[in-house]
Amino acid sequence: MRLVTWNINSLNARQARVEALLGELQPDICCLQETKIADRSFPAMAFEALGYESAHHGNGRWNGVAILSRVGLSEARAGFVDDEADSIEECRLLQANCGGTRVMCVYVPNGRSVDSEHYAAKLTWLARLRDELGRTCDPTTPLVVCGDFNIAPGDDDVFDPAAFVGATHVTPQERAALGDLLAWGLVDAQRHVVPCGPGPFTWWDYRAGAFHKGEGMRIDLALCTRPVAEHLIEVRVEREARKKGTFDVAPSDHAPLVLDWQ
DNA sequence: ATGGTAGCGCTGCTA
Repeated sequence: MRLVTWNINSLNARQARVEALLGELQPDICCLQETKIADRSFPAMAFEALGYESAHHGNGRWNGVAILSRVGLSEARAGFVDDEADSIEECRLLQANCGGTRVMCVYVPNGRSVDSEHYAAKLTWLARLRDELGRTCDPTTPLVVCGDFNIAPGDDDVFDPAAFVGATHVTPQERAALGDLLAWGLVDAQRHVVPCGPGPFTWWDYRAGAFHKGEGMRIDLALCTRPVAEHLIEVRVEREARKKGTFDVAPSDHAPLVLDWQ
């Protein structure tokens, strides 16, 4: 089984890049974040033509998450199970059963700055995700929780820890919230295969040539239950997709994360 | 060749 997770920073802008990646990597499951498109405008037919069923949850302006699958897609659900519409409106969580694996596609709030209400909301959102796991999932069954977590798990997941002092993505509170997810019964797939950093990075700021200078972060993660982790063959970052290549449109600021398991 | 925000949507916000 091959799963790709990729924050594409607008599906409208990068449809051609997504289709090219599907053609090149032939993933069985593909999770997309920041589609920035409304459900009514989601190009389900284009993906169907490539052999993928799909589910999408987006409001057309910000955020937006999608799951594509060529190994079946059922029991799709948007938002948290205990939701009263608030997280539904944010369009940050979508899950579905794909080929015997429960797949959760997440776009964790950025948090902006540590003194911001958005940072507190980020921690609350992560706690709700932990509750969602406890209420609806079983750590002994195949599950992958993947997407843009906006958290660098360790200091070896940023190009220079000194550059992030006082910033979001690296605070003990965010890392503890991630640790609570792992403690429930999930494994960081990348670290399971490659125990130490640096990186590999999955995101580079558009500004100041960060990609060119290697100044990135590992914030796109795939967290797996043991039944998946035990069968992992390879986990890697498709760095080529972060380059301009022959496309007319710029690349996303994120690169895809690729998981292979038996 | 020698780079070096981008998308949304319309002015500034978000990342």
